[in-house]
Amino acid sequence: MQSRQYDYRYSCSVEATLDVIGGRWKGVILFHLMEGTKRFNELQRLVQGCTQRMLTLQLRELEKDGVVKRTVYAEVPPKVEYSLTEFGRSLEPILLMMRDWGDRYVSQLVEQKSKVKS
Amino acid sequence: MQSRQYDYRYSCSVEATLDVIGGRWKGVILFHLMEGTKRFNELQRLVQGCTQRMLTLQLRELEKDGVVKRTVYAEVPPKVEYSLTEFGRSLEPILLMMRDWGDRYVSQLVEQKSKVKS
DNA sequence: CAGTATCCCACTTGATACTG
DNA sequence: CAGTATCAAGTGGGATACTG
Repeated sequence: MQSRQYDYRYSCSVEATLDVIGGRWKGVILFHLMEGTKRFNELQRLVQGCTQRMLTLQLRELEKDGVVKRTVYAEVPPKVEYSLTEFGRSLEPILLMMRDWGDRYVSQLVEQKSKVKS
Repeated sequence: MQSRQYDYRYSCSVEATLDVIGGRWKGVILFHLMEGTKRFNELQRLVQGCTQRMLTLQLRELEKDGVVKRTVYAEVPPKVEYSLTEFGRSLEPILLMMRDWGDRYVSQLVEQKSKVKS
């Protein structure tokens, strides 16, 4: 879910938020960045199933949208750190609620599944 | 963003939530359903830019995920009402926070735009 | 009124290989 | 270590027309 153009008119601002956090891996990335600064490799280990390429792409979009900060250290081997910007940190309460709701949703799925089985 | 299979293992439950509300029009649909029960036509007017086909598809997925209830009245002409299930209403705080955050995000975009112009 | 049915394309995502 | 480059594939979404 790449963000739409600047002249795009959101009919509803919920839409705008989903533009920022609704990408395939963005929620998970942001969630892990809440813990603190992470290096590229750390994120790749944390965000399971996400390819290197997708991780790069999604991080770039999050950076463009102003919620993630990318810091490059001029070292060899290269070191790049990702963290939430201050604006990005304002997403924290939303992410936490999404985690809690997701937990309940998954439990419900498991329940349904066991009912079908029995 | 159609929900993944039951045997899918979410590495993070934020992902599960986004599976449910992260579709192209789902956030907006849910947001309008928070106000109360709506008929199909009402929703189509409210969710601007969404085609009839997409509205149907997204509503069916929301129904399958247990957050929206579809009630058909045996009348001519047909009458179908959509509302949040009790479980769906548990998304309300998230949707409200997403609306507020989206507002701030959009304001920021407008600011940036005006800076570039001047 | 509240949908289906087709057709089709763009964009997102993935797999794999390569590099400063 | 932290990426690009390239190619291929899947699918989400749009346009349009039709219907119980």
